[in-house]
Amino acid sequence: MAHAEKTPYYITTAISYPNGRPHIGHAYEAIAADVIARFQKLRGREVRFQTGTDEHGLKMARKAQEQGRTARDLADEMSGYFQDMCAALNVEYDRFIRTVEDDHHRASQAIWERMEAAGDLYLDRYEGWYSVRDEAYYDESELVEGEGDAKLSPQGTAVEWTVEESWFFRLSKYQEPLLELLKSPGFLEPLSRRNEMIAFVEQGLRDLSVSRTSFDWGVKVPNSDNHVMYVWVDALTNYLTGLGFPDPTEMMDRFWPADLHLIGKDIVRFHTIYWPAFLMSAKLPLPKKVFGHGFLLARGGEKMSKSLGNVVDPLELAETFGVDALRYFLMREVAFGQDGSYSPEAIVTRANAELANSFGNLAQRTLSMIAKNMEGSLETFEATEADQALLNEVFDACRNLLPAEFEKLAFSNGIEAWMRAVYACNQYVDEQAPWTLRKTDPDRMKAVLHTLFVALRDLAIAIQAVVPEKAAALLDQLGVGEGERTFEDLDDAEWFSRLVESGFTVAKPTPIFPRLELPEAAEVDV
RNA sequence: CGCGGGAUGGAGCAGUCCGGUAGCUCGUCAGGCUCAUAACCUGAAGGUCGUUGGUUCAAAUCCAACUCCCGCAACCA
Repeated sequence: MAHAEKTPYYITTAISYPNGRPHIGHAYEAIAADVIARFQKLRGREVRFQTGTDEHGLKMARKAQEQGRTARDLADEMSGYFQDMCAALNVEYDRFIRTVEDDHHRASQAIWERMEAAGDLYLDRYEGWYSVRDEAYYDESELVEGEGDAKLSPQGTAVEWTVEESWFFRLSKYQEPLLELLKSPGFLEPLSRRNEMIAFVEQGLRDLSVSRTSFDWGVKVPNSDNHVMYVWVDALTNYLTGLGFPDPTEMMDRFWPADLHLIGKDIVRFHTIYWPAFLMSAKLPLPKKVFGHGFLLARGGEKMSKSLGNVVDPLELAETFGVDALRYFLMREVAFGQDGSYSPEAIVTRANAELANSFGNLAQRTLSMIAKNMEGSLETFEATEADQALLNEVFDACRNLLPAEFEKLAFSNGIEAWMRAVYACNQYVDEQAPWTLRKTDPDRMKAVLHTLFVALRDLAIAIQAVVPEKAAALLDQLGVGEGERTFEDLDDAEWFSRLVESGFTVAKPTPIFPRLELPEAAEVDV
């Protein structure tokens, strides 16, 4: 109890629908969330990070049937791929939730009962033109004419008039509070998504069909056994399940409401309209922020799809280029919130230019010179004006600029500020020319190399969230203890003199970020 | 009249909300350095910011219309 209580921070990703293997989009969201989680930890917060898979629904049920096995069996396999992906990408969650789990069913039924108790659920009939193929109802006006008089969906699939008994949620009741919520600054970002949702609510909300009777692969509606919940009711509830809801747990107290739901832009509506409405109905606090990130497109602007044959397995990318290079690329290349594109060439170019040539090589040349010309031993030194100017610039980038941008989820800008500090270090090396000082002024050479050594430590600490393995490897080479690698530790001016006293010596370094090769075309399209 | 995103030097992007010298990376060219991962540093060339019109002392940035590309259309991040 000696130190102050850490501020809690709860972040979630959307849970993935595992009717296919994870693709780069899933990896993108998981990595971004992991970067945020690690960043907040390094800022000294107590972080809880949850991700998982959303395994109910007709598509899963049908796919299992086609394969002649149980839905649960299929779900077990598919969910496993997503867990493997997290492991492979160094995504360190606290809970990987699966919606088939018992505690999740219990939580979903509990929130349902609360909504029912609030008088917001009623039984009615849902009717309309239904396409079995698309699993969607269409409005009369959307239908197109097919052969003869046949009515077809906009996708050209057969539709039939279908009537289904369904529970409805009084979404319309929450129109005004939702508008107020959507208009409150900071709740929904980026801004461009906000106007879209406001417009959607303003045009009037219809009550939402929240149960199905046509299949049974889902969470049973309490006291209404032939109904299963609409997948979004149960899916969204996962954010509570992981905290122990409905039990009044310590985790609920500490981590709810969530600080951030990180999701793709396609499901912003569910998270900023339906989910808050459910929570209002259940009389639970609302999440503080929902951020809808953009999509990654294969270079050329096409959406990736199996039919186009441009789906890339994220694990393959990680294996080819390295986990940290992939993480760095995704956070650096694309303005978070907007769509972006990727290609093997782009990954190689970015990783080589910034990680290998600029940062990695800076570490390599500095540590080599220390190992070679000073037998790896360190001494305290007097910083000249030039030395101090560099250290100030690096410190400012690492302690202020990068964190400020990361807080805003502007990763690319934050990393750019960090890169500018790296460039400044390379300029400094060039100006000071320690290889010349070695002959003319050995003491001055030492001061220069020590200055760079300290700068490297700051830079490595600041970039940990993005490239955790590589940054750790460098910090190891620098002799920075595992307990002194947070942003707060950057303020510790005594660190260097303590390291000198400890008698630490720099070993002959090995490159942290080797240059990447672009694989042969044959290897790329597997 | 479905909804939304995009169009900025050879390539990829930022800047657009809150008008005021057009910025970054890659590539190209020239030079420097030689400690280092054929890496690093300096400089240069290259753009009428999709089109047309409007508002303004001033527009990539605001308004209107148009062209082209892309995504979504209520369970694909």
